[in-house]
Amino acid sequence: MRVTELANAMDTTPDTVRYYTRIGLIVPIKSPNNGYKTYGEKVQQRLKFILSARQLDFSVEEIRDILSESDKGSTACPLVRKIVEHRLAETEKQFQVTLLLREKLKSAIDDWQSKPNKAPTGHMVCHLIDSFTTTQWAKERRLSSDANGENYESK
Amino acid sequence: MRVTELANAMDTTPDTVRYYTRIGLIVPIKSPNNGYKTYGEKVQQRLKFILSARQLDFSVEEIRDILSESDKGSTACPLVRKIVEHRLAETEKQFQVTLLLREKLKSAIDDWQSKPNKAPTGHMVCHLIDSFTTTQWAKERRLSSDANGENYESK
DNA sequence: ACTTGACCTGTGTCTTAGACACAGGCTTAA
DNA sequence: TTAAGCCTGTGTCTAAGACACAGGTCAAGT
Repeated sequence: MRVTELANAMDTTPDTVRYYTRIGLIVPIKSPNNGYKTYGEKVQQRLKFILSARQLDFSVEEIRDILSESDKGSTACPLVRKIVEHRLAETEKQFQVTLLLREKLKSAIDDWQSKPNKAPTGHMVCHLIDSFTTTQWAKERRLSSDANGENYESK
Repeated sequence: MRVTELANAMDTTPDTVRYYTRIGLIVPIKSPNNGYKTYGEKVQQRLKFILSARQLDFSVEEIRDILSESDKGSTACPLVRKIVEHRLAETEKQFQVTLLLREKLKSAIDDWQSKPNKAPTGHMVCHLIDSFTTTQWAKERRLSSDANGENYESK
């Protein structure tokens, strides 16, 4: 299997396969006549795992840790569990951030239904944002300080 | 005002101020004796706008467009409105993605309550993920193809 | 055998929005 | 004047690939 072939088979892009190869997550053998990279069956299984883990938003570095654990012959499952839980916490955080941002944007649009497109008065770029920030900042500070009560230190 | 002073006044970091300076969003004058960058009152207003727009997740490039429009003397408001709406759409998309990811992670954890930490059987790295992906992929495909019914082409 | 065109390959560079490192300059108290 | 301690500008680094590009390869046609 060559790069594009493998990529198609696993429903990803050649660039992704090349990237994982470049950073050493998967190791091909070089065809001696063309110098092309050739991937075997075991690499395909490995790539499948990598892509699945990426679906769960594991970082490539986390995946590298898991694989090296597995390559040593020991179960990677405890590590995987730990990472999944960490991922879930991160996702929750991200979820809150996105939620807050959505509120901000919606409220901005709502506020602006009434206001016209005034010309800039010299010291402000666009009153739509200028007014938004002054009224909104305080509110947002309150919300965000309520939200992030905890700190996840993963080191 | 020098870098750190301005950063503190606007509740941001010196690195951020340096960055905006580096890419030309804000333009200081060089103190002729030390060569230090010095920022005036108007720059402070400008920086306030930039930080506000960043709060709304405007990209730096979008902000650059807005500012250059404003610098030409015309209202940036229509542009701002357009970007806000685009941002909101992007945020909705991101929201759905995060939601889906959260479901995936939670269901992974739930599924694993029963299963043990088996040793790898050679062709799989961790059955926790291996089993998850095979059962989960189809479900997720259905969900995501339901979700992203539209394509936002902003170019 | 040769050539054409299409596809494929490896490598290098680019992306975001700053964070971090670092050698040196400035300032101020002694 | 000197020492300590900020401060400065510049250069490099980040994640996860996407993109560009010069050249190689392959199958079909001549």
